[in-house]
Amino acid sequence: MRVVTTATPLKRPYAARMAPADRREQLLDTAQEIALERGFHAVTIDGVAKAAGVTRPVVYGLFADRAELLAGLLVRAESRALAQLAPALPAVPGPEDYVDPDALLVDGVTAYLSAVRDDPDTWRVILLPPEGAPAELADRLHAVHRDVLRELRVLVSWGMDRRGGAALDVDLFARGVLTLAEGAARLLLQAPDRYPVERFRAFTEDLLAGLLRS
Amino acid sequence: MRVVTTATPLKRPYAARMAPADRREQLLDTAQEIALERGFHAVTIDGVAKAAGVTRPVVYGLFADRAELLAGLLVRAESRALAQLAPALPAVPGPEDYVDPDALLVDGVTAYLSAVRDDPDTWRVILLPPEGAPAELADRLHAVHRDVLRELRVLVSWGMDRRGGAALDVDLFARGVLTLAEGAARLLLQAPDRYPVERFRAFTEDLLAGLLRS
DNA sequence: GAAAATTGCTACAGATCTGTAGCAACATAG
DNA sequence: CTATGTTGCTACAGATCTGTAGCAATTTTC
Repeated sequence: MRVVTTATPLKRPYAARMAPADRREQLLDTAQEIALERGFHAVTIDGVAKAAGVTRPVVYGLFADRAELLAGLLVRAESRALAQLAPALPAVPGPEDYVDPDALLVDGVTAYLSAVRDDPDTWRVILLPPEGAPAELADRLHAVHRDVLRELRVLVSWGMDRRGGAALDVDLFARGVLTLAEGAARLLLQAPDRYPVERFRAFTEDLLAGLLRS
Repeated sequence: MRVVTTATPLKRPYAARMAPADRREQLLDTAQEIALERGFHAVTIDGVAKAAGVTRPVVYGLFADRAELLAGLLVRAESRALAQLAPALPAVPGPEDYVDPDALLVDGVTAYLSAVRDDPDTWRVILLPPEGAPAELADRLHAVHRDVLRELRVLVSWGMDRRGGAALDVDLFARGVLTLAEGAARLLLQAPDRYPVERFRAFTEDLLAGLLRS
């Protein structure tokens, strides 16, 4: 059913030498490829070494163990994601700024989804379910999640005041927005043609237009 | 750092005999316990056998391999979930029935979340990220997801007609509802005290009350 | 073009898991 | 209380993975 992908030569032909920093990047690339193809749980030191055309001790020279390798993968993805998002996200308005909360939300969602569209693999690493990753890593992701939620609650709270109308459960609303944004991102990663950023933008606008402004 | 949990007796004391059907249930229970504690990927034939106080051949007598064991786990959870939901979900109204779409949505969400609250472990199996499960199983879950989505789209479409007002992207709306419901379920599983069913019900009502009825 | 430093390899020891074959203990019918 | 079927066990063979020690190939430096 399944064709063997790499017929490893019996005599390993002494892999090209590489500076540690470069080798590290290459190994992370390899690990990422495996993680995106077969999930985090399929990432092993042995597998990465083989796929990179190198022996295990080389990998152990750069990563103490599997956990450190996966941590490296995540840290890299996070920093790339942040670098992309930081300049794109709309600034949080001060209490005296006159900004339309609806427009702010639409812009935020659009910026987020555009980032996902522009660097899908990085975001796949972040949005992949973290099963198979050591508990410590899952915790790390949860921590980020909590931080984002905290900021989002502040923003939502500000927006509701500004918008007026009936008071909604701020925590649930913030979580809902985050959940929907992540869901949209996953959809976009799955089928970017059927679910382009613009479609989500239009939907968000329509939805907000339908919300009472009392 | 970590204490060994079970000091397996060196001479296995001949496990109590059991009819195949009972043994099967017991093994599924054991597998479920492991899956819920450490994730699907941690479920192995060997691990289940040990945890059940039995040897591997006993497990192989009932399940051909890991995939079949996990499939059994999922099938059981699905049928339990369905048995719970079927009598609780509000009936889909015919085209001529006069039902309030908002009330229908609120009732549906409440029924779903109540089911999750009443049998959390079953739903944990279903809502756990399926990494570590064989691809075939993930596909099975996807199929269910698609079926639910199809029904939901019909319902949403009916509700929008009935409700009138601006037309929204039906597919995205249906997916959004499903995503939010699953997110709510996960939250409820995580912290049922902080996130009781009633809280989600109230939130849904408030949110719908804020949607324009033009 | 040798000496020194760097980078990669082979080889071993051990853990955990998969499946299967053949034997041992138990339960029930007669 | 023995015969027969059922249920569970031990033991093997093999795969994949973890780490580490010590050696070999390749650059770089002088």
